[in-house]
Order: sequence, then C-alpha cells, then structure tokens
Amino acid sequence: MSTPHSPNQNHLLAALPPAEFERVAPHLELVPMLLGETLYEPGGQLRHVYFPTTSIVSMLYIIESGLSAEIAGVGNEGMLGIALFMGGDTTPSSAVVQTAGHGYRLSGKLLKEEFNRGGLMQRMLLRYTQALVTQMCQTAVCNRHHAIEQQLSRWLLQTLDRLPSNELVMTQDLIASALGVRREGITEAAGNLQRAGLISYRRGHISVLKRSGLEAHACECYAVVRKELSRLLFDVQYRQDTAATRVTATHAW
Amino acid sequence: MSTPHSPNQNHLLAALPPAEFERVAPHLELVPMLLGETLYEPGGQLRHVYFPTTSIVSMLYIIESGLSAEIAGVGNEGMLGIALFMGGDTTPSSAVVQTAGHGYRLSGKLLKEEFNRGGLMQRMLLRYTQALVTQMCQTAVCNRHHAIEQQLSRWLLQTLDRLPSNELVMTQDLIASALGVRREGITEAAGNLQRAGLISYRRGHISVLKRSGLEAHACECYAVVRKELSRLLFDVQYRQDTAATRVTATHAW
DNA sequence: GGCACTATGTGTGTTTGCGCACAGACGCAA
DNA sequence: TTGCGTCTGTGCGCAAACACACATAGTGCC
Repeated sequence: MSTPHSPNQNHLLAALPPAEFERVAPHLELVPMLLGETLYEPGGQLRHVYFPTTSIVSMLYIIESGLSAEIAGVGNEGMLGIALFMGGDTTPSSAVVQTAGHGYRLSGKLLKEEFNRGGLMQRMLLRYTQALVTQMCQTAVCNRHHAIEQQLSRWLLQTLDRLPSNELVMTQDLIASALGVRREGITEAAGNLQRAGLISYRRGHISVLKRSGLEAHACECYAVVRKELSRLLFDVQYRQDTAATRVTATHAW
Repeated sequence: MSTPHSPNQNHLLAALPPAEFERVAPHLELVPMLLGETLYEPGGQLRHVYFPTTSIVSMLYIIESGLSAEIAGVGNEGMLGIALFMGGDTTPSSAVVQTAGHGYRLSGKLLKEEFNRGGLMQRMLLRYTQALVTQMCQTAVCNRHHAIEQQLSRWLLQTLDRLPSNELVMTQDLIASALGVRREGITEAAGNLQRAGLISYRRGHISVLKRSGLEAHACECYAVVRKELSRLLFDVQYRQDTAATRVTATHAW
C-alpha cells in the first residue's frame, strides 16, 4: 500500500479528545494484519487491543464439532479486546483476520489505565461495546430466522462498509465459514445475486455492482446494526484536527 | 409467597460491598413481575434497572416478520438495563417476564451515578455484562448449529439454575417462542426427553427428573455460559453479612 | 357437571440446508 | 505451455425444521 498510515483511519481513535489521544498515541504500534492470522485464541490472555484501519477481523466462536460462526465483525469503526476493560481479561471467542490490512496495537495495560480514568475514552469504549452487542444479538436472530441469501447480502454490505472500494478479496469458502454454513450454500446464494446483477465475482474477488439492490435483498439486520452503531457513536466528541474531520466526513454518520 | 423478600436474593446486589449497598438500598423498590409483562420495549427509554430475585426475564429480539428469538435470560444472577450504564440509554431488544416472581427496581439515574463513581459496583456490572455477552454469543452459535432437542435441554437447565425447585411453570408455546422455533418442534423434542425419563410434564408444568441426563443431552453451550459466569463473578467482593453468605452458598460457584 | 378455553399430540407435505461426490475452471509457477 | 492446486459449479439423496390442519386432553369457571 502506498497510502500513508494514520491512527485517524480508525474511527474510535479519531474520535478521542486531544488530551486522551496524546497520551496513548506514542504507544500505538502500527502492525500488519495477515489474512487468517489469529489475534485471540479462545480463553487466551489478551495482551493487546487492536484498532483496525484497513483490515477486518472476525470474532468467531468455534464449537466442539469444529463448526464455527462469526458473531461480529470489526473494522475501522471499532476495536478488538473489549474483554480487557470489561474486566474479564479473556473471552471464549476467537479473533481471526478476515481481510488483510493494517491496524494499531496498544498494550492492554495502557488501555485499562486509560479506561479507568473514567473520561471520554471510557464513555466511547462503552458505547462502542453496546454497538457491538447489538451486532452480536442481531447475528443470533439472523442465524435463527433468515435465509442464507439474505445473510450473505447482509454480510457483504457490512464488509463493504469497512472497505474503501467496492471489491472484496474473499473466497466462498471463507464466507461460508464466517456465516457458519456450507460452501455450496454460498455458491448457490452468490450465484443468485450474480444472476440478479447485484454482484460479480471471479475466483476470490467479489465486486458489488448494485449496492442498493443488495440492501433490498438483505434482511433488516443490516440496517438495525448500522443504525445503532451510528446512534451510539454519533455524539462522541471529535477532535478538531483535519485528519479526524476528513476521516469521519467520509461516512454518512 | 410466604418467603420474606430480600435484595440479597439477587446475586449482584448481594455481592455489593457495604458502602455501596447502603447507598442504593433505600432506593431499591420491591416489585412483582407478572408473567408476560414487558419491562422494556425495543427503542424505548430505560427508566429503571431491574434485579430479579424470584423471577426470570427474557431478553429477546423481535424481527419484522413477527418472529422472535431469545438472546439471553436473566434471573437472580443478574440484572436488566445494561444499556443505561453502557451509555446507550436504550436497546433494540425487548425484555419480557418469562417466569413470574419478584425483583428489585432501581432508578436508572441512581444506577448511573453509582456506576460513574468507578468503584466496585462499576467493576461488578461490567463483569456481569461480559458474562451476558458470552451468553448472547453462545446463543448465536447455538442457533446456527445445534438441534432443537439440544437447545431445549440447554434452555431448561439455564432456567432451572434460576429457580429454587426442579419444576418450571411453562407452556411449550412459551418455550417455542423463546427459542424461536415452532411449538410442534418443542412438543416433539420434549416428548423425546420425557420418553428418555429426563423430564415429565403436564399442561404447563415441567419437572426435571434427571438433571445429569439433561446435561448430557444439552449442547456444550450450557456449560460454556455457566462456567464463564462463574469465572467472571467468582472473585467479586462479597459483603460479610449472613444473608449474602447464605445466598451465595447455595450455588456451586 | 358441563362448557369453553387452551395446551398438547400427531399427521402430511414442503422447504431449506446438509453431506458427499465429482467435474470443470481459473491462476500461478515451473 | 504444461501442470498442479485451489476455487467454483452442480447433482444427487437425506434430515431437520417448517406450515398447516386437526384430534385429543387437561383446567378452570360458571
């Protein structure tokens, strides 16, 4: 990537008030996040939190039979490692990089200290956590009641929201294991979407052609989650430097 | 009920250190919670938080088609109204009384004040929230991968853990809408469990005969959630009065 | 006791998604 | 170019859960 990296590419970091940002900034560590890399193992001690910028990470549960399901995705709108400030220090979920890119890493110790100051950072992290909880709940309901094709549409839209272009690098196999369904199920659903002219793909590359059509195809879950995220993070206080303004302005929140 | 009521019947309240308990105790209001009563409407402003003692409340999502799914249950181990201290003030979920009983109500304003002091109350509420999140995630995975019969077993066990006896007052219809499946599906699954000698029931009353058998029948989700709750709330500081000791001692945490 | 209401049992047919098997097709690398 | 590995398309049969319909059996109420 030739694009210069900046913590402001992550919405949460960009939203921190100056004093709080200055305190953590020197400790933010830019790290590449490779496709398939495991950030957290279930039950493992969380040493760092991650603020994705150009990467996307799946939080997923893996059950005894080996099957898995994504319970939430995290991109530049959020962070990973919530269990740290929630006090649990670990979670039963895994975190796996779903789209390669970069992110900023911060030591868990520092984050906790900052959280415990009880300032805007705390307020923001808690509100983000609530948005994440909404996403998890909606996923639970979606798993129960919606068809694969609707879920695929939702998932594509959610992924798209975290990327700069309308193309995602993603095999059907990966999508299937994220949604917790068979690969063939995705082949069929994606085939329908392609025939409807909404997407097009070739071997690991999916392009979204008609976003609006995809929205119409998706279940309500997409809109609910997006709206709730927007509501919860809209009124957090934004830093007044140009970078933050630029980043946040690119989104319709 | 002839049993005397006490805030200590709720594990979270019982775990508060004396100073914090004394501050909120005068404002705790004992309220009856009637079967089917709606505590929170989706999107509605949360005025109070609830600490169930003998009642059980379902947090559920209702989708456009009218179908619903429980995403978590809350009994005397927890509380309702998390969105208040998370900063959202409202959630897209409903909260409906699933087993009639009592609980203590506290004004949202007071709870927020106490939370913002940053003391043990905050620590405890956040840890409980993480346990609740675990429950929600596990529900999401369970919805995806486990059969109705396993889910029913899990649900019965979770409900049982929140009740003093081994009998639950519950129609198949209610269970079905909690699990988000058809009533006939529950009839069939419950029939199997009954034939296996694990439960017995008659018109709205289910008795668990062999708890261990039910545990063997249930999916892993039950154990994961229970273990995580235990881990997260084990080391919270308990008040040293007899009531708290009694209440906490009745559970194998 | 009789009645109405509601809970439960059961049957049939349909749909969705799964499991497995395999064929083709694309893309990278030698 | 050739070849191999991986990704994608497709065609079965099968099982789980759904939708709908209706029969039967408790329970409470008058």
